[in-house]
Amino acid sequence: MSHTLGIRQAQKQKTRQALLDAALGLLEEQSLSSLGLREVTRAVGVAPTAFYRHFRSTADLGVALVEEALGSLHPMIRTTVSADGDPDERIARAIELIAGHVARHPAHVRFIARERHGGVQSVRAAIQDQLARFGEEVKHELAKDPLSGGWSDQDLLMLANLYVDQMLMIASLFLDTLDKDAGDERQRVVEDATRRMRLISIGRRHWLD
Amino acid sequence: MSHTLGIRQAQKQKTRQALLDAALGLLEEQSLSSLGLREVTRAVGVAPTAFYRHFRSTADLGVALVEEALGSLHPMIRTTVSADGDPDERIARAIELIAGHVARHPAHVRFIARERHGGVQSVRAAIQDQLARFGEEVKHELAKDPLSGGWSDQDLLMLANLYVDQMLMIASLFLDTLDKDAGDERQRVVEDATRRMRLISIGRRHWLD
DNA sequence: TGTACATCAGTGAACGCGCGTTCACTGATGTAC
DNA sequence: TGTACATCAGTGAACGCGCGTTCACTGATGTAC
Repeated sequence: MSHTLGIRQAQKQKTRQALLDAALGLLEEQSLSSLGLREVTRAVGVAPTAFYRHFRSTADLGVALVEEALGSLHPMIRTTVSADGDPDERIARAIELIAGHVARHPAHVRFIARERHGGVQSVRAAIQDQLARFGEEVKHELAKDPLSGGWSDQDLLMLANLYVDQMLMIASLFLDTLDKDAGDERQRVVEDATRRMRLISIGRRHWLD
Repeated sequence: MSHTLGIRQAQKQKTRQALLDAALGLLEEQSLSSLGLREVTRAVGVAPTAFYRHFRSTADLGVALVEEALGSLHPMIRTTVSADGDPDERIARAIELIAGHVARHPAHVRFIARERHGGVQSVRAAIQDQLARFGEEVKHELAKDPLSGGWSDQDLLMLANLYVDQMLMIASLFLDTLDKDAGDERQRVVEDATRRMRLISIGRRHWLD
């Protein structure tokens, strides 16, 4: 055995994660700018002052949540954009992937959708920053596709960001279909999302006509 | 002279509008879910209790702001979507219209972008509702276009909502170019927005291929 | 037009409450020898 | 392995403050005759 992190550090990380989890839960029904430090510690079961051992402020905690929420997306992106098969298959698979991610991490998706244009500057900046990285990543994947032959860098980046925005849009539509018992609405979202992606895909194929 | 509204009602409306204006100003730097009633009345210069003569709560005030912010958009929509000229001219004109609206009503645009996915349920619902109306309106305009021959109702609605979402997206990009002295970023936004609209326009033209 | 009464937008005092932040502390964990 | 000291995550009391809401009020505006 070499370096098992130590009991103290392990416990600290556990508390930190509990604070993040509790905050994420509370943020399903409010915005970060109204989230109270005492609310979060109360939900975890620690003293209010313990908060300061981990974060300077709730805004600081928010920035940490951005990393957590968007970090898990990077592996997914590759698969979403670069899957092979005919266009319609690719679209269907991408939408399934989005739906699955929303089902597994609804609170993360809600948090990003909410705070992307939210009232806390540092968190907004962190999200814009991560989304810009996503855009670059998607652009890099798109560039590999034969369909992208002859495309300028700016055009590729535009398409990449358009995809990123649409994914977020579609994800937030799926969010509203989670609590309801109705698979009806879910099906409508799938169909609408498919149409959107198809239109973009068509525009892409004829971009250089 | 017949029905000049009365001094009392006129004064009441004036105060109500002052509350709305003050709230909108305060919301540039925070979310509705953290906006305090006392903050608003303090900004206006009336007693906190005066608030209740006009709104039940800040959420209620938020719903009123939705009407104010999105009401002014209806006239603009017609022009944006149904303008004539070749596709590139139409796109350029639409983007100019959006940029102009953002420059004239930045706080309204910020409010809608922020609260669309924000933490106050009733306001979110009011915005979704208005945006759905917009979608229907745009769809109605699109239906008049010869390009829409052979399109299903669902396809038209998809395209309409895609346009609405893009307009909001583009509007919020313009927002960030207002305070800065840099027209550089502004120009990049115009170019990016133009590319997006062009891709959608191309997808639209080849939808039935 | 003038008078008497009704309405009601805005007031100001008072309330109980939860907030963020400070501070000195405790006691388990870590480290040096 | 055992001992002595250092570290530091979490505590709990205390603070001043602004919050939303209640209530009885005032006095200008509106209305009926």
